[in-house]
Amino acid sequence: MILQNSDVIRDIPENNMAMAASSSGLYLSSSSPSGHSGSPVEFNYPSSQAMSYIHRDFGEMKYGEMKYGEMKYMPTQHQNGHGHLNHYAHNPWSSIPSDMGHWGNGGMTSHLQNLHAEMRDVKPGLQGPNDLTNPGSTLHHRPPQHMHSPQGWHSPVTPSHLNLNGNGHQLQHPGYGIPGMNGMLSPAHQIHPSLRDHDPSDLDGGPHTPSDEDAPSSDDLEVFAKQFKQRRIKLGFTQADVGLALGTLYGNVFSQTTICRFEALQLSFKNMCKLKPLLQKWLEEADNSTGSTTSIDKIAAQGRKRKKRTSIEVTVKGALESHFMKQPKPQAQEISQLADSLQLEKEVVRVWFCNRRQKEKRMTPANQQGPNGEMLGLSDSEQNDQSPPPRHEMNRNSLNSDSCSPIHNGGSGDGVLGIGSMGMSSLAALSSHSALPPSSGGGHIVSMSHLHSSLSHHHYQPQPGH
DNA sequence: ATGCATGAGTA
DNA sequence: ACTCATGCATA
Repeated sequence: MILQNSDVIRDIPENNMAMAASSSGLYLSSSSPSGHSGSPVEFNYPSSQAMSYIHRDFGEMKYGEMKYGEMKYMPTQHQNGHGHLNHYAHNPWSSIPSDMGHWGNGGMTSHLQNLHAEMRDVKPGLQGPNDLTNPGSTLHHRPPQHMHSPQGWHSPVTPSHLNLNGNGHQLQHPGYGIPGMNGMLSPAHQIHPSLRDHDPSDLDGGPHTPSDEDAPSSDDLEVFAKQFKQRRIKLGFTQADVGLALGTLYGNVFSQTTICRFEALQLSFKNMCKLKPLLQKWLEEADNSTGSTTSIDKIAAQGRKRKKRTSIEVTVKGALESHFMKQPKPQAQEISQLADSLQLEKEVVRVWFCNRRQKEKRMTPANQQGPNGEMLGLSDSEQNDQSPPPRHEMNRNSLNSDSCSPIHNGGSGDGVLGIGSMGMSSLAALSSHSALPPSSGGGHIVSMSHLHSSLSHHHYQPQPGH
């Protein structure tokens, strides 16, 4: 069974504390656990005050029950009318548009970069009173000295970046920042201009230098990510700072999580491509603006009613892993059964599988496709049996219909470890921290994963919640 | 740094 | 109902 943290209050992270206090409550407050006492999961919904939620009709959310239905909210501004095109493969790591032979310099670039930069996800948060007069906090970037990155505050961003009519383009063209605002504040200690980015794009000696606008190759991304992180640190910015700065510069705010994942190459190829230009631009700005600029903060905040995070016990997790190996994509019924046997909510189990699949895609190329690009095995719903030979190097897996990237091939063994048939669960865990040989020569798959070195966690203990 | 979660978009 | 991008909350 799962344990949950039931007490709402204690969960509030420090960074949110401030916000919570000043602005309308964030996540705490009414912690009334929903009525369903049976379920182990408890929710703490934010006080409705201050937030404007709209009930949506969840046409799709027909999970087992609509228990959350009433609690869900919809960002007031969520308009995605835009049509963005990401028609091609969804997960580039695994699948690449057929037109692009390989990431290297496929023609995907243009598409990738521009794809809806406008983010569909409205950044939540709370909407703080505009007057957060906390000057210090206003700055996005703080020198390392006193930093702890608060998040959410400042003037709400107008949903401008969402549908800016007038300048909506900006979002899409990260290439330039918004004139009026400059998100960079130089850290106390300035940086020297030498930081300018450059991109070692080199590979392949292609005709052009990829870098900013072109489709970066996996190697480019890998290199860039490392350099980015390095500079970012030298500049004294935290991942959170960068995320906020991006919001200032481009209207798209990103969380510390996203920046972290970018640096660790834990995003999909497409996503990496989308963010790279933004981060690159940020780096440039950072260099230039060594002096000072005011930043305008924008961050809209709205609250998001979030279900309390369920903590799954290790044993249960093990069971889930086992099932995952056998059947990564269980049907609703199976999910129900499993949920039942594990005493978890069905929704929790469903989400677990979704996340697990997503995770695997990043880290394991589940299946490789033949040199030709034809996917082997799995179209999507089938690959059930047994664990696909895990390879680690995160990348491309191809499960999507499109797939195909010729990348990797089988031949060169990209650094595959001999994991062969080991259980994924353990492998997966390991792989994430693995130190894989960096780009192995042959295939150039993205061999990224070795970046992080911490092997700190691996499993956490469930909390004694109930 | 990462587990669990949300939601837009898609099939 | 899934994928994918993203993030809160947490280890």
